[in-house]
Order: sequence, then structure tokens, then C-alpha cells
Amino acid sequence: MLATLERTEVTVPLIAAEAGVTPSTIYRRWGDLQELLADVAVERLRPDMVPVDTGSFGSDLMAWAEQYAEEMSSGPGREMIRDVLAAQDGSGAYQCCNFTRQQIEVIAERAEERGEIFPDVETVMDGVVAPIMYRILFGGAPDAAHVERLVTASLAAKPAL
Amino acid sequence: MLATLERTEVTVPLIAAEAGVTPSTIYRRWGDLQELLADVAVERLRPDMVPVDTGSFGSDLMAWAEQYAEEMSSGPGREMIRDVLAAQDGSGAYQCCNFTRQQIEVIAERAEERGEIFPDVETVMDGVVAPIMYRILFGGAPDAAHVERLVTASLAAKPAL
DNA sequence: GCACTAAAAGCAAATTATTTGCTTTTATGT
DNA sequence: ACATAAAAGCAAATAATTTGCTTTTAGTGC
Repeated sequence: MLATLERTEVTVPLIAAEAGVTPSTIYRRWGDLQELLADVAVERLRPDMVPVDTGSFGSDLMAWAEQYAEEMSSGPGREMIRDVLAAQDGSGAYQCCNFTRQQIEVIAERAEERGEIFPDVETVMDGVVAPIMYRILFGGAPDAAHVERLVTASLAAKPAL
Repeated sequence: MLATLERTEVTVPLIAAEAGVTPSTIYRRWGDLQELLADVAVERLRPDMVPVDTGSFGSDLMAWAEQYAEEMSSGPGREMIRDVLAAQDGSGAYQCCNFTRQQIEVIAERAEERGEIFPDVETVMDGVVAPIMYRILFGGAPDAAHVERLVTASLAAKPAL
């Protein structure tokens, strides 16, 4: 029902009716529409899968980054990010950042077990995640070749010894 | 007057009164509060200075990045970014990104005239600007040491030959 | 199981914001 | 000066938000 509406057409009274509650319940629990939308978006951005294991850090990261860029660039992806960032309460954004970091940590842990040498997680956040997100938010979505270049470049950065 | 209020206390009728116009004028021109705030924020984010010339690409970029990170991490900086990104119309974000790109282009043009070798602008956007912005938006503000590391790393990336 | 309590939800009135149709002003070209 | 079109004012209608108070719900100790 609500999914078919434009962002500007979604209102608290509407959501309340949909949920079978009175609007004041929603206002008291969330304060305003943006906080509610942010909460919903954070839940929807929570990863529901472990990154696929393709055999090496490099290819795991490449596969993950490609999928991440694609999902986040999509219409729904952008709206969810927007919703999270628009909220007054910054904790949603922080959570999302952690979801992402944890996914990369999973990839890193597997690489560790294999005895690979690989860049540390913060390097990947700066070198891969941040540019993807920046371009989605501020410019056009990054294309596949760009994502590939970001991943390749960050793989060249070796960890502190 | 308005500057002393919290974001959630700023309303269209208030701004209208402040401006000495009727609210409907504002609603007709901007549609809603967020578009208006985004417009204001874009104007305030427009750079009013040329990056200082310190003698080389590396030190110019370092000085610029430090100031950029500081300004954008500040309370008002964060609010302006938030306002720009919260707008339905994505053109504000695109403009802000271009403001930044143009600043880096100025630094690059000076380096070109000096005959320096330096990373291309998109590399700097990905390697310096994006991580700074990502951390401001999604986590804690980046500290000075982090910014310095980002700049140093991106300087090592030489342009395509 | 029953009474007690605190938190959450309902309800409805009051307030505030938003939209809209219509009128008036303002700016511009002739 | 007049005609025109765009922008602004005004005010009524609609919709959203806030709030005080009542009712329900869920949990706790007896």
C-alpha cells in the first residue's frame, strides 16, 4: 500500500491508518515522520546475507562492492540512504556504516584464516565504500568500471606491518 | 533571528514572517521547507575563497583538505550538508560536489603551470573528499591525522600516463 | 487468580501548518 | 499610459501535529 506512494505522499496519519493505530501513537513513539522513515530504512539496510566466499580477499571484495554499489544506487537504495541521513538522530547513519564495516570484516576474517595479506578494514571503508557512497549521494551513481578500479586500488594498499 | 532556532523549530510561517511575506508565497516558490533549506544551504556552501597557494600541489591540497574537513565537520557544516541531501531535488547535492571539484581543479591548474606531476581530480575526489564526507555523514568526524593520511596516500597515486 | 502499577495506546479538542481559489500588485514590453 | 503575465497577498478549507486526559495492556507481587 504505502510502497506505491511517492515519498512526499507518505504521511503519519496514513501510516497510522495502515497500521491500525491512531496517529498520536506514532507521534509519541517517533516524534516525526523522518525519524520513523529512518528507522524503517535502517532495518531495510541491514544486511541479510554473508558476503559470498569466492576464494580470496580480492575477489570477495570485488563481488561485494559491485553488489553494494548496485543496491545502493537503485531508486529504493537511494531513498533509504536519504531517509537515514535526513533524521535528526544520527545513530541510524552510524548503524548503517557499521553494517557495512561488519560485512567487510567478515571478508577480512576469512582472508586472515587463509593466511592472505590484505588491506585493513578502514582502508577499504575509505578507498571503496566512501567513494561509492559519495558519488551516489552527490553525483551520478558510480559505474561498474569505477567500482572495479576502486577495489583494485585499495587492494594495492598493504596493511601497516 | 532564525539562526538562533533549532532545526525542528524553523517553520515556513516563521520564515515568511521574518521575510515579511505571506506563507503561501514561500510554499508556491519552493514547495516545502526542505527545498528552501536546501537552497539556502547550497548558497552557504558555495566557496567564497580560492584555495591558498602554498607552493605545491601537495601542500595546497593538504591545507585545503584540512580546512574543508574542519568546516564540514562543524555543527553548521553538518546541518547544511544534511539540508542539501534531504531535498527531493538532487541538484543541490550535485552543485555542492561541483563546488568542491572546482576548488581542487584550481589547485590542479596551478600545479600544471608549475610543471608538477599530480593525481587527477577524480582521484582526489575519491581518495580525499569522499572519505571525509563519508565519515562526517555516517560516523564521527575524521580527525586531522586521518585527513593527512588521506591526502598523502592520494598524492602517491600518479595520473594515467 | 487478583489487585496494583507503569507504560503504551486511544480519543478528541486545540493548535499549527499546508493547500487552494481568487484578488491585487508588480514588473515588463508596446 | 495600457496591456499582459508573473508573482504576491488574502482568506477559507484542508490536513497534520500537539496535547490533556482516559482507557487499555502487560507485567509484578501477593
